[in-house]
Amino acid sequence: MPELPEVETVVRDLRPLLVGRTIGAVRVGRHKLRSPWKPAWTPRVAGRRIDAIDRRGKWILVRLAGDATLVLHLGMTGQLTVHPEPEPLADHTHLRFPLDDGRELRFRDVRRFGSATLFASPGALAEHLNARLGPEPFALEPEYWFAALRGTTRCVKAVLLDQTVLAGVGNIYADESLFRAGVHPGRRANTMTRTQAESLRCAVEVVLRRAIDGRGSTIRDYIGGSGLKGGFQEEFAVYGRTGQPCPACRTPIAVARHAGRSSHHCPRCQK
DNA sequence: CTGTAATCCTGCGAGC
DNA sequence: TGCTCGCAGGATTACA
Repeated sequence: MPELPEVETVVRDLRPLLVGRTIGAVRVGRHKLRSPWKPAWTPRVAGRRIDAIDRRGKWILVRLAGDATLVLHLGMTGQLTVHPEPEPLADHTHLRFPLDDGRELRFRDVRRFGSATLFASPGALAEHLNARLGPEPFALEPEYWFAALRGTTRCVKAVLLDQTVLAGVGNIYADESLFRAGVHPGRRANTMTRTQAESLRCAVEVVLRRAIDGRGSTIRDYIGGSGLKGGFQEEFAVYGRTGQPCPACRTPIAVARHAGRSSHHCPRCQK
């Protein structure tokens, strides 16, 4: 599922297809996503031009003419793609936004952990995002990051996954970043040295950049906004590689449980 | 404050 | 082949 690199890929794919187009209507499927589409939102979307498509953390922001923003989250299995309007609907398509060029934006989500919400004003949108998201990984201040780690006894993996500390990292890229930095996922955050904190901050940046270059990772369901799968799964060092040799020392990759998630790591390289 | 578990869902692979 | 079990990119809530 979509973490920052996958969401960034979707946004980059959709931007040229959607910006400048006008949404003609909203078609809602029988099953609700995480929360139901409110009928009151439809007139605020239908007839509106799309001014911009942005990403914040794992959230997709479709900025509409006027003050409203359509906010989408892909959850675990969400797909957001553009199709010719007559094209048959795939199973689990829950929302459709026909456009003025004969195509249609479709939100498909097998597990329905995704969400689609409308925020009527920039203030309401900011309130929602600010309550949930810390800084973007590419704008992470070293001092802020070090202080965030030193200020808690939680394990480092839990801090990486905490969207209010750092926005956009999920289970795959947390594990890959920790391996790259040589830090064990169960390491207590408040025992990290300044050097290790900086090493981890850089590792997160490098891993995310490379994953974006690879158009994200497809484990099973993920596809970009143009329908293409990702390629970064071919470059995983540890994620999903339990029992296979560590790329650095050949020790079998182990899996442990941290913050309720599987943590793939090398027991020899990561301290 | 932490950690853990359950919740929302469907699908798939492993094991019997 | 067919069944059950556990697990999966996430976020939120309840509870110890």
